[in-house]
Amino acid sequence: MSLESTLRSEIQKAVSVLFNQSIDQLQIQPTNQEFEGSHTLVCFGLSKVTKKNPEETAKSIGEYLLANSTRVSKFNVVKGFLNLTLSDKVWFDVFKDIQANSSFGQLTLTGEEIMIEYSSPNTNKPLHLGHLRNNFLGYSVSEIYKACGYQVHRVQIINDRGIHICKSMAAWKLYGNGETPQSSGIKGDHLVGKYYVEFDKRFKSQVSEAVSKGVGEEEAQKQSPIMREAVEMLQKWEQGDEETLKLWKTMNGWVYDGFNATYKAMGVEFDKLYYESNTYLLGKEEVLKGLESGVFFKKEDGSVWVDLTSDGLDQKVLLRADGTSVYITQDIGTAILRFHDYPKISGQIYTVGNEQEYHFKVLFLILKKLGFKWAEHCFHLSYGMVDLPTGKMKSREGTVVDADDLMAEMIAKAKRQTLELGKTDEMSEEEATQLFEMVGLGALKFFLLKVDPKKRMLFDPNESIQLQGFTGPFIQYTHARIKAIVRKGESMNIRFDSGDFSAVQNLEPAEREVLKVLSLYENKVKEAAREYAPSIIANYAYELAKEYNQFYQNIPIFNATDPAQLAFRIALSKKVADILKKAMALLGIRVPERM
RNA sequence: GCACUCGUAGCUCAAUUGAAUAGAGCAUCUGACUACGGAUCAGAAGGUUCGGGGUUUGAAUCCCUGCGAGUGCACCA
Repeated sequence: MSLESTLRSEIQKAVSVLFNQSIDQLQIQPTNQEFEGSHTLVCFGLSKVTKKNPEETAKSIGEYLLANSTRVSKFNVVKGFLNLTLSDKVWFDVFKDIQANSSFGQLTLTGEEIMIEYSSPNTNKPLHLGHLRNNFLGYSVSEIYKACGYQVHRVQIINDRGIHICKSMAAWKLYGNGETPQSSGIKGDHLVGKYYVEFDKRFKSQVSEAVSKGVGEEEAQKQSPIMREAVEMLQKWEQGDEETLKLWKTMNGWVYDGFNATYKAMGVEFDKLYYESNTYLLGKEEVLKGLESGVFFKKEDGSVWVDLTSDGLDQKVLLRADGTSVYITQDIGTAILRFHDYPKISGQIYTVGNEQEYHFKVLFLILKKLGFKWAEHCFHLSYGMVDLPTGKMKSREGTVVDADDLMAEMIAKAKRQTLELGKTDEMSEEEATQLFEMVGLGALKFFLLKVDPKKRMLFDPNESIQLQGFTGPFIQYTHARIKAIVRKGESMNIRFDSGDFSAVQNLEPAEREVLKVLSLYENKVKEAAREYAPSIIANYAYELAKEYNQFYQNIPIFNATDPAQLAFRIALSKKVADILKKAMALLGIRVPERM
């Protein structure tokens, strides 16, 4: 039983003895730094039950606990707040439990399976900063769910078909002169992206030229030769034209090679990939089934719709008059296919930007109307956009922050700073290279994950990401420094893994604070899963590192004269390093042994 | 026009989901290694939580309203 629930039941007993009342809603919160104690019972709500004012209620409960609980060693009352101080023995026991539990932080298996989708890019341009937030979030949430005892399946849907890729194909065909990643030395996804930009440029100039000759804007767009090429390619693609399919496969292949390199650099993985080119027809079938069963309806022109007005939404088209699919059609098919592929999953998490909130509301409602019970367990992990100081990233205005570039820059920055601090003097080249990567990417990931996913956030390219303060490297540094202590302890043959510290007389306040934070870890992991918020883990890891650093600075560990105390301090340090490592792993961030 | 989201220190973010004097980092200023690693620590300064009403013992948090910002409302994806 956790410390808090033990306290809770003791307080409940106190209330029943003192006031002859039973109560199950108790408000316990961590005590503010400025007051003495670790746990605080908020007594305002209680006074209705006790028929006494909050202050008197707090006082009598405090007195009861002091007399009857072996855990409470002191208390004080401020207004309606009962601040409890627990005995050192309680804290030693907490530590003992953590020590004894070799898988602390890994909750017991639930037997449940869950699917999480993230990344899901288009195949016509390279990944950018927004994808970084998406991937880091999705990956982190999947790790958090694993820690909570779920079996997790990580997937993405790759939007590999449609007019967007045909645009890149058309531009390459007309102006590419056979350029390939090999011939140009350009990474595949960037090369295809180059032709997507080329398309846009040519298209615009063709339109404006036609307009200057007196053609109407809309007509000029339709007439644009390059647009006509792209549209024709799309039609050919759908008809299965061999040459078009060949080009499509080739260019998508370039993109996948590029993406894979980027994913590898990011440190994210997937268990299964879904391709829209394989799933878009499934959606159509499902819609036709739904039409038959009367869930959907057909308009005179032949288009198929769903009516969501009774749910406060609008009508939504699902199949065009010509029978072809729209965006949401393939999402219906993909969702059903996934539950078919993984019959044991209880639900799905979709990591997709908040601009698609309406889309997912509609999607889940449709699935529910089609009679899929699991639709209720589909969740849109909706995250805010990453904005630049100038506003939203826009590829047309060249304000997109490229994922590959940004990662490379961060690693370069980490390298510069590390060399400047002379940290690599005793490292092999390989260890140093790994370190630069760990620190650079750690800073980037932490920067993107420490903010509540729901909120939009700002990234200023001119003010590159810090390596000091509330950052990934701060936590990595704390970890590395503890590891130095552990190494020293080991070299002195100090036994600190026994788990028995009963010989230690008492705790320093700084040690108690560290233990307090340490004891919160598993609850934070649960909370992060419940809220789909890696930011909770990031904030926790920072708090733990900060608390530890205060301890480190105030108490010279190896000055301890009592051998038991020395062993305890090393053990405590080691456990902090352990948890920091685990917490950072939940964020997809590695921590070094030295830095 | 309708719907949703957001507005907290100069800047970037927190605030246990309604509790105590609203907390961190960066930037600014002042201090700390003959001890275990200074990518650290201690301290100062910085706030009408966008404005105005209301509910409550208690509001950054809930309700109403005004202002400001963003997003969505395609037979695009």
